[in-house]
Amino acid sequence: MLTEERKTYLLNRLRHEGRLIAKDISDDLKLSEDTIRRDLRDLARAGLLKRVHGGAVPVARANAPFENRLSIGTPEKDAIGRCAAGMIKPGQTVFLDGGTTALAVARQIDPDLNATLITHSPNVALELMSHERITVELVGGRLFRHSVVTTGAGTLASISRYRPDIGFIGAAGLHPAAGVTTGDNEEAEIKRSIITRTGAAYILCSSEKIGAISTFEVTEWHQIEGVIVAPDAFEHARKILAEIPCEIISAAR
Amino acid sequence: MLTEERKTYLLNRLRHEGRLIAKDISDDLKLSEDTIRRDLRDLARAGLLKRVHGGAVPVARANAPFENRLSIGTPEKDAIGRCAAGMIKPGQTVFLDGGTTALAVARQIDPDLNATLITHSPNVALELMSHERITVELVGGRLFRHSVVTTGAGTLASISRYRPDIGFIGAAGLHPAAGVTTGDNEEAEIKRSIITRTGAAYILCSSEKIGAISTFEVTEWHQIEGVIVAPDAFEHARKILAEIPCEIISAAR
DNA sequence: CATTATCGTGCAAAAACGTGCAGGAACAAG
DNA sequence: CTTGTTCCTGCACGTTTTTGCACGATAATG
Repeated sequence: MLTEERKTYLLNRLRHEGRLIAKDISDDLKLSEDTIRRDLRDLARAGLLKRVHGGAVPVARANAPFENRLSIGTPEKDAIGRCAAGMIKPGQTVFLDGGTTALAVARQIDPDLNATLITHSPNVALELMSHERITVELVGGRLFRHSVVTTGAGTLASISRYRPDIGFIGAAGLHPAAGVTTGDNEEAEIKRSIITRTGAAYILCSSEKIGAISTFEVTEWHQIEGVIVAPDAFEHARKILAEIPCEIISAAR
Repeated sequence: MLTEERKTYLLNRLRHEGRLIAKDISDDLKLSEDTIRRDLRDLARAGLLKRVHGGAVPVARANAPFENRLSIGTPEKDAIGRCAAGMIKPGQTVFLDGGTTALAVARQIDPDLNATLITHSPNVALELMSHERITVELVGGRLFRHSVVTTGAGTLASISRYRPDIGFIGAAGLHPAAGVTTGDNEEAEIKRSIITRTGAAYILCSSEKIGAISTFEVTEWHQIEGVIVAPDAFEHARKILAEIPCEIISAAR
């Protein structure tokens, strides 16, 4: 392995992991720690990272510990996520759907919360890796690429064994007459199954979903406990969804 | 071979492999290192590559040779990954364990391969998101934080429904007398289950595992088809594991 | 305050490097 | 055909770079 090659490796790894530990690198690359430290010193002198005791960290950007933190997360979804996450009480069992809004919920869960979380989204599961006190049950099945969740008969069968206290469900459309709809039939099946099994099903509703109708019906309104919507879209949602028999919750900041 | 011809060869090889090592080129072309170095110097002066101690690297980082070069992965694990990934034939069903070495396998799988891949690692599943023609079956269960895989009774029950053609299994220790061992009993259970169900079970063996013994036995050697080990560690593995009744495969570069 | 891990520096061995030189092939001029 | 020139190549030799280890210094941890 070339020296230059090793240095780019270090920078890549730093970008992915948010930090570098000299000892770990030395083990992985089977080189002495001295060599790694020399590299880190060079890179630090070039201003490409910041040398710290034990390894190195990104040069200044304290805001981005992990790369996927940067990727998604709009203020609107963050608000919905914070609201939903706040509804989870210690000891409860929660189902969390896939999709970016559900991921926003996972991101807002208290790191010390003691709960059980069921999901069919590998992304959601990985997001909760650092929450030591949360038991994560990942529902298996065939991976459906479009929304990055497992679906199919296996998933349905596995899900039928759970009885969560609360479920947070994503959707593609919320319409007063057409009910809750989504773009894939397999996904609709999963959502339906969860909604009938959970004590209280809440729909995570970002503003573009209000009044929209997608291809496959998930459920009618009477099975839904509430709809969580960002404050900015609250009035709009209240007007469009005036007739539905469930609570419309404003995700107050 | 003409000088110009050789220079094009060097540039092609650089583009393909992402780096050049003077010694390797000299061996492959059966020319002295001096000649190669002279070529590299010329090409560097022409701005077509960047000369570094030991060989050369691409001139700009903009020209990304392969995406997987950018991702993190040590040379050793990359080699094992490439070898294992190359053993998968179109149409086959493969089980892939969790852990960093298994992830390296996933990274090396041909993007156009048509196959079914079963895994209990969310990370491995996500790595294959872009492989359109691979059916990914994610095995559900309780997420085990230490190694980021699902384990437990649910996982075991789900796994018992599969009959993969090949299985690639990670381990913490490979010892001639103690067999294959790992650090967690639940994981051992899963690995054992796969090994008995698969047509051919291969152990992914990075060098520090050779001769090591961990806490829980996974299986004895007669159930294993082969052990995949990086070229550098091949002789060592052959010596330590001389008596075991399975093939030791060198992950040729 | 004591213990442990990490760090920086000097040093020596090994690998890679650059340069000068000589042999040999290709080629043009005589 | 012979001679002189040019270019390519490999070898020898001294130089530079890289790497791992030893040792004292420094920072983290309890």
